[in-house]
Amino acid sequence: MNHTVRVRYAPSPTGEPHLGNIRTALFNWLYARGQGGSFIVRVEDTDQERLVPGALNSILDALLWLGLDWDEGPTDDGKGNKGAFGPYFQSQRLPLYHQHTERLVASGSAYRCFCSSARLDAIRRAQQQQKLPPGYDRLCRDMPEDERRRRLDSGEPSVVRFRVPLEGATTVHDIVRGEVTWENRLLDDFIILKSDTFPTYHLASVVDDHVMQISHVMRAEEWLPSTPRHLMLYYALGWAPPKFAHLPMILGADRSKLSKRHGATSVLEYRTQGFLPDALLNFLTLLGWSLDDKTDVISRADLVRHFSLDRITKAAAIFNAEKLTWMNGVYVRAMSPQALAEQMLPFLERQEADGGLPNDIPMPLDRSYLLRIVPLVQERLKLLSESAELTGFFFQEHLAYDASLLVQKGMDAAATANALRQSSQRLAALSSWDTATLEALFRPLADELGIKTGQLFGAVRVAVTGRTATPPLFQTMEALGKERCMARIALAIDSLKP
RNA sequence: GCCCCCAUCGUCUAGCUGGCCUAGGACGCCACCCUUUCAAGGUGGAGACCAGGGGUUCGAAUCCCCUUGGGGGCACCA
Repeated sequence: MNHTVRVRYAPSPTGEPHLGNIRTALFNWLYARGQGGSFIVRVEDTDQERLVPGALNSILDALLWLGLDWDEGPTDDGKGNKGAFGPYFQSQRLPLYHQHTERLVASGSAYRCFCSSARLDAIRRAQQQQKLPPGYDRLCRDMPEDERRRRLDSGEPSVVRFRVPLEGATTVHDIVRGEVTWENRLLDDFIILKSDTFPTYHLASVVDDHVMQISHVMRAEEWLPSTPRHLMLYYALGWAPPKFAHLPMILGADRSKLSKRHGATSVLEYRTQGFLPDALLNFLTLLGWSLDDKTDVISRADLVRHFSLDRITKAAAIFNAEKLTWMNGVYVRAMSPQALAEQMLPFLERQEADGGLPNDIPMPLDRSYLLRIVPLVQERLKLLSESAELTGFFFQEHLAYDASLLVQKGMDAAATANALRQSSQRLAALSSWDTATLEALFRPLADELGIKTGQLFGAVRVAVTGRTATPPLFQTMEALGKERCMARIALAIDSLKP
């Protein structure tokens, strides 16, 4: 039995919240929530040069949007800390890393190295030319102590490297992959403390995972090759390592690491494209995990309840946006009209250039009118960003369409104009304006005019909406209201004049 | 080049301790039904000789080995 599950998501604030990274966060979160454990966010900001202003806020924003709340980590605004094991920014924990580095040096597990970047580059180049495995040549590994001390005292820049055993092997018992073993002699003496006195990822993550009492390290598969280094650090520090689970990667359509050229990679882009957080969450979970042989749509609560490490897939998954879009439609249809209207509003009210309604439509929109429209478009909407496209004609003052669209198959302009005139006359006499009344009027009218219902409805549909594909005609007309419909039909008749 | 991981329909996957698989579900695709258009929904279909080859076994998609293919890693980046 797991005593206390403590898992962490350890983003580095160097860019947008990538789908792959967030999927890792999601698995950690699901496991923590399902096990009654803690989900911790730790900011790995040990590379001063790659820090991107605002990146952390984007990442936290993405987590918050998806509903992945954390128990410990930065505060929601990214400025402070919350939790008993803080601070959760590695840049604020330097003394801790220095302390453990000293221990490793003192015990002989690590050593000062004075090799310059220039020399390192040179040996790497030489190794590549000779087709040798790249890696540090251990020049400083056996430097006499007095020389080491002298150069350090003189202020010569240095790093600290881990003294990797020359023999033996290191084995990790990975939860998803089983036993994986590396020969120690194939690993070089990696740097644990940089010359700017910041730790590398290897040291910092090991120290923090231990000190923060992390029980399971779940991270992307790309970390698997550095796991033996981490294990060596745990052993040298005298600590018991946590359990490891390396998650399958998410790849683009061409099977390479998901990147910009495969389309949107930032979770935030999916938000602006009109995906629902629950749909994305559901979809992302199924990229690398499954409940059984038939379940695709599964609620957040059930995900939390059923998520398990032993059903995580080993093979990398290709991100298939088409299925995500379908799934989003499923979630859209499952919403209450009120909730959907709420979600659609910002998409409708944003700038026309950003996919919103035309700029000449008065904002804010009439909410009760929108609420009458939403049920008509709900099952036709897959992405919230399609809102304006689908509902525009309900709001536009003037419809712009090609008059030839009014003329249905088997009809001509004169017949169409006549049908619309007849329609207009009958409609004018109507005292109530609802779907049933309208249908009762139009069906017999088609008969009288000697045309098919499809022909009549088609002409009226275009007249009233400017489009050939719309929600059901009479419901649409009811929502539009008599005044708008009458005016639009009149305009349509005009446009048919030779 | 070296190390590591992976391998079932185009894609996500079920298949975990071998027989219930002449391989199941979903997306997408194609028909048909419903229907005033578009959707949604319903029904049916095409689509994987389980990467290939060897074994083990009475019997393998399921276990083992090899090959091939794909991916990842080899920084004073994470």
